[in-house]
Amino acid sequence: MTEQSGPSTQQIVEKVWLSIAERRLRPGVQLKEEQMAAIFNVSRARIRQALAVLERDGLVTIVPNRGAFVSKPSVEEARDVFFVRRTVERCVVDRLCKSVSKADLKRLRDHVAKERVANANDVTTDIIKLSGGFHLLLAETVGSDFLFTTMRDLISRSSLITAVYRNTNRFNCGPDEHADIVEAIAANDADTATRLMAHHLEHVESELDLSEIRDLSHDLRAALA
Amino acid sequence: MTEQSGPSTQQIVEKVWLSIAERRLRPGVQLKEEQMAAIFNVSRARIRQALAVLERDGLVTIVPNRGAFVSKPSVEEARDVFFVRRTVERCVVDRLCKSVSKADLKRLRDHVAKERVANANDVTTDIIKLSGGFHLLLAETVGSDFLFTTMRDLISRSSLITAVYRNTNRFNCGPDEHADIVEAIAANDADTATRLMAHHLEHVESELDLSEIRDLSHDLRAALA
DNA sequence: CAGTCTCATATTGTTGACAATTCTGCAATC
DNA sequence: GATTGCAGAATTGTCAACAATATGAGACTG
Repeated sequence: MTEQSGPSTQQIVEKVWLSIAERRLRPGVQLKEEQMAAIFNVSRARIRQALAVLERDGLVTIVPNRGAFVSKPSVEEARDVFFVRRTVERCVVDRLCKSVSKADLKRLRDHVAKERVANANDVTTDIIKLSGGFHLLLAETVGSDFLFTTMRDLISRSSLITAVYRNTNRFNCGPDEHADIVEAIAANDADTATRLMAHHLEHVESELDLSEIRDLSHDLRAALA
Repeated sequence: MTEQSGPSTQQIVEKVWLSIAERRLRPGVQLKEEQMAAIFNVSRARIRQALAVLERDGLVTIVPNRGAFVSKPSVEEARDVFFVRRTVERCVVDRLCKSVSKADLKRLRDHVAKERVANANDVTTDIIKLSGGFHLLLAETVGSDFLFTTMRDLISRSSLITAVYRNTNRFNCGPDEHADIVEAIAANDADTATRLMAHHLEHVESELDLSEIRDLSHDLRAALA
C-alpha cells in the first residue's frame, strides 16, 4: 500500500523496454520526464537515470535541451546490428561447444522448455522476454562479462528493430531452432552449432521488412528538416 | 577568466580516463564526488554523470552507498577483453579489406604518421591517446556504429588493463605494426591483414604480466576485508 | 587483552526549487 | 495570405540543501 520509494531504476528501464518491444511505445514518441515521474511515482532524477540507461542500450535517443525520444533505427543500423550479431554469436556458440558443463546444458534446456510453454499459451510478454533471454543466456554461460554486456546491447537493439520492422505476424526466435542449437552444443559439434546459429539469425532477419522503401518518407522529412 | 560553467561531462571523463591510463590514478582509489567537484569546479551532479559514464566504460566501479573506485580488472577479465578484441578486430580488418576508400586510407596513414611523431618525441600523453585511437579509427572506418561503440568500450578497458599489468617500460601498439596492417588493408589482402592484427594483439597481450601470481595478494586482501 | 557496541563523521543518494532553453500560438507586417 | 517577430508556456538542465547510509574511533564489557 504505502509504496515508499517507487520502482527502482532497473524496473523502470525494464517496463519501458517491454513497452517498446511490444510496440506500445512507437519510435519517435517523446518520453517526457515529468510525465514519466508521475506515472511511476518517482522523482525526475530517477527517470533521468533510467533514460540514460535506455540511451546506452540504444532504445531511446536523447537530444540536448529537447528530451528523450524512442529511437528510430534506420535500415542501415538494423542490418548493422544483425551483422555484428552474426559475428559475435557465432563466436559465443563456438566457445560454448568447447566448454559447456552439464549444469549449463540443464539451464539451457530449461530455458527452451519455458519458451515452449510461453509459445503454446501465446503469452506475448513472456515470448518476447524469453526469446531474447535465450541468446543472453548463451552469452552468460560462456562466462565472459564483456561478451554478455555486448550481447545485452545487441538484444536490446534487436528488440527495437523487430518491433519496428517486423513483417510477419509470428514472433521471431521460435523455440525449435533454439533447441537444435542447444543439442548441437551438447554434442560439442561446433561446426553444426555455428551453422545453425548463423541460419537462425538469417531466419530472424528475413522476417523483417528491411527494404529501403520504408525509409523514403523518413528520409524526406529528415532532408527537409 | 570567468569560467562560468566549468568543463563538460565529456571533458571530465577524458581527464579521468587519461589519468588512469597514465597510471596517475591507481586501481582501488576512491573517486570522491565532493573532492572531484572541487577539483573540476563543477557541481556534484555533473561529477555523478561523469562517473556513470566511466562505470559504463568499465574504468570505475560504483558500489552503492559506498562510492566510485578505479576498477581493478582481474587477470580473468584482462584475458577476456583481449579474447573479444581478437574476435572483433579480426572482423573489423576483414570488413575493411573489402570496402576501403582512398580517403579512408589517407586518414589511416595520417594517423600512423602522427603516432610516429609522438613516439619519436616521446610524448607519453599523445602516445597513449593515439595508440588506442588507431584501433578506434579502424572501427570507425568500417562505418558500423555498433562496432565503433564496442571497440570504444574495449579500448577503454584495454587502457586500464595495460596501466595495471604492463610489464615492460615501452608502450604497446608501436606504430610499425599499425603501419603494416594499414598496408595490408590497402592491398585488400584480408588474409594477411587479419593475421597481422591477430599477431599485433598477441604481441600487446604478451607485454602484460598476466601470470596468476599477482592476484594472490589482491585475493588475500579481498578475503580478509 | 580481545571483542563488541555505540556514536560521531564523512560520503553518497534524493528531493525540490530555480535557471536556461526550446517550442507554440498569436499578432503585426509586408 | 504568408511570414516574421514576440511573448507565454512547457520542458530540460543545474544546483544546493537535506536525508540515508556506511565507516572508523573510542569506550565498555567479558
